[in-house]
Amino acid sequence: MEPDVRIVLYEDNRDLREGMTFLLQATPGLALVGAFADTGNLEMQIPGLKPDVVLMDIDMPGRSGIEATPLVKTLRPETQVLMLTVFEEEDKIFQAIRNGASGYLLKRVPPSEIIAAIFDVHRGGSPLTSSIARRILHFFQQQAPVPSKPVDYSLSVREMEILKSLVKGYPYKLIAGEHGIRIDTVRSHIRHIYEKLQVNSKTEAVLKALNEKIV
Amino acid sequence: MEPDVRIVLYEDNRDLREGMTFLLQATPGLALVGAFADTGNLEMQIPGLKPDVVLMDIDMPGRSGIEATPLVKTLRPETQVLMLTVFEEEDKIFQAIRNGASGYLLKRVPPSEIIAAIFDVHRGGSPLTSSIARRILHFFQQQAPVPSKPVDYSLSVREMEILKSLVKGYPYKLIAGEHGIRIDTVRSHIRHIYEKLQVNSKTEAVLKALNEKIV
DNA sequence: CCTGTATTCACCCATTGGGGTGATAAAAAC
DNA sequence: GTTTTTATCACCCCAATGGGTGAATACAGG
Repeated sequence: MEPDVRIVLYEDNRDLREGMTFLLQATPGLALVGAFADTGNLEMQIPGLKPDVVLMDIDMPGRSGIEATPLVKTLRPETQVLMLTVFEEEDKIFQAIRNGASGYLLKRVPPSEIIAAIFDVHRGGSPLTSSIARRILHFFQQQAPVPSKPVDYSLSVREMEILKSLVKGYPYKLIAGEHGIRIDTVRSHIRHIYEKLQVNSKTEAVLKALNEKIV
Repeated sequence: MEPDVRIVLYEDNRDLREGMTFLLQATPGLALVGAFADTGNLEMQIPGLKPDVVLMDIDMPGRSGIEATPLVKTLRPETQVLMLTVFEEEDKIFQAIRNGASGYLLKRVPPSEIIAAIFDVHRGGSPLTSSIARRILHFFQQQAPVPSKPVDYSLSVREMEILKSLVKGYPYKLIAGEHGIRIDTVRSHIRHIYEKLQVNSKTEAVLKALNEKIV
């Protein structure tokens, strides 16, 4: 027999909190071990109550759910944090995710789905409202169009080495020392690099190297 | 009255294709307008059949679902592509998403969920199996630890402008012209920038600006 | 064997960049 | 209303950088 999934709820709205409390207590397999209006005592509550899943509102007086999430993950990494909010703002979504949230539901979803989502995060899934998921996918699609094709400027081995040093911000003299060659040789290589990259200054070369190449 | 959602299915497994066909035809509100075992004639089919939603298997003989997805989006950007597959490999998931897929379901989910997901993508959502969502969130959490806090170096407005020009790779003379000031003034600003950023060369400043600042 | 590229080095020269020092006037802060 | 920051400009000095030109060695491919 599986032990109940231990839940802690942070929700400042009294009606919602009481409604959720009722719902969670009425569900077999779930054990609501705490329900609080703010995250002020989170440092005590999490280690003491040892929740498997934390239901976290975002907008709360004092420390917001976004700020509280990384604390939960630090205090008890195995606890899954499920954001439960009315807001659908890009910023908050991404902040919550970066801070370690494992799911993100809008409050308007039916109770049955909230319950399902709780079991879901506890099993290792990440329930996302599909409109939230869409935003995340969009973000991915926007991010990744560039880094696909590292254009071939056919730099020689040596030239690549020198370019890497340039990107590190080294001056010619240092580069020369680093590779045990004369500074004029470095300059020679760099001229060739500039030709191949079609640039005419260190800064441009570094920028180009960073933007479209594997440096 | 809403018109039916037009569906095209690509699935090489005959049993699955026929099963899906049956399911889709039996569902009110959906109109299956094509079901194919491969994507060979996709260039004809998509413009001709004008689907609202394409259900796309990943592993198919010839052109895979991953390769076919960007074609669909090119031929008909308003068509939503829903990946439907047994595979849960990172690479394929991310490739499919980057290629424009709007949802990603594992085939083992119950038929009712597949139907729900079709309506969902058509409404603009992105249904994701929660285990897939978890992988995507993990990716986010790993990627983005740094860019959260743009440290405040309290650069003045002018200094920010100059810094932006530096990042563009402009030499001092050009920057001076660009802002209608003497080159010595540019140099003066740049010295202040170096102090504030704790660097001592153009390249370092540009690198620092790119790495941790909003330039 | 000849040719092209890679790698190395050298010298000249002009421009650019970076440090020091300081000054002035306007704007913002206290 | 005095002080501090911001923005502006100036001059000196020297190191760093970029372009031109040339050249030797070595190695790979025809």
